[in-house]
Amino acid sequence: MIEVREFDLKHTFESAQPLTFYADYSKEENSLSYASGGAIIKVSFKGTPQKGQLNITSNDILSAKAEVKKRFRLDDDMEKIYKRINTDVHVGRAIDRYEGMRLTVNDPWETTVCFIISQFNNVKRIRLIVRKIIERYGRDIIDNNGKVAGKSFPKSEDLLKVSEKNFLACGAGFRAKYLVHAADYCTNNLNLYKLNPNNYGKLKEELMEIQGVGDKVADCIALMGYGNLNAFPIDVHVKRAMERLYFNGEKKKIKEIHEISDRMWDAYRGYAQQYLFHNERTV
DNA sequence: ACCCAGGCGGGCG
DNA sequence: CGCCCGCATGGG
Repeated sequence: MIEVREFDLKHTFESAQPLTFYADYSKEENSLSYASGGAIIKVSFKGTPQKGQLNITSNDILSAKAEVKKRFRLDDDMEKIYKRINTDVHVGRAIDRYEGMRLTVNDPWETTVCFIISQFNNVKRIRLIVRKIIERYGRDIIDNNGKVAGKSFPKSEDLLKVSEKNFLACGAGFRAKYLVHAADYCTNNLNLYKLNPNNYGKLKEELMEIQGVGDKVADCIALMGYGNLNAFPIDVHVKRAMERLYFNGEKKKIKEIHEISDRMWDAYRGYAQQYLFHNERTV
């Protein structure tokens, strides 16, 4: 059990994080089950967004607590972060509505695959495609009774044998060719686990060597795969919200939106983005 | 039928 | 460089 402040499991899950989480959230229990490496982890939350308890069960309970801490950024000082990003009534309202919503930190390779699939797509279908890839190509997770308890996300080398046609069969569409390249490139050329999470510029540059990873997807990977809060992914929702809220509804270029987000939220803009994103998608 | 979705790469001016 | 277009697929 972990005592948590400024935490909300529902908002976190519903804000499309991570895309690997499919229908594993239970509203009745306020709980979420997911696979991480060889572990199946279930977290259930009791309390309010201000103060509550997180209960963890797992077949690998020793490492599960640290995993949950990292995954849900439990060490973040949310009061400080809210203070820093609460620059105006727009972010302020989003914080009020989704208080406790966290960014998540996920496996870099898993995040890369998910966000390659995300382009020109919608959350529901992204999660469906990801789910199919896990079911078909993931590794079995064995519980303490020796039974198969689930599937873990396939490593890049596990996907080397998967053809463009196979990915098409999972529903990946025109992104299938990017996935074939990414599996090869991240196995043989770019070790995602050796990149420096803290060097935002260089990290993004290296991620964009992967075909199918451009400015926006690289920002998503930097943010949700490496936990770099300098990233400000600008998708259609965030672009729309920013233009409406900060540019009087005028169409702006991505570059201009990056510039204003840099100025407004500096090194915490990743959190501002997530609140604006979720607010735009739900209200 | 038509529009949209956590964009990107390639081609052209 | 910047701009524009096509792209697989399924749900509303």
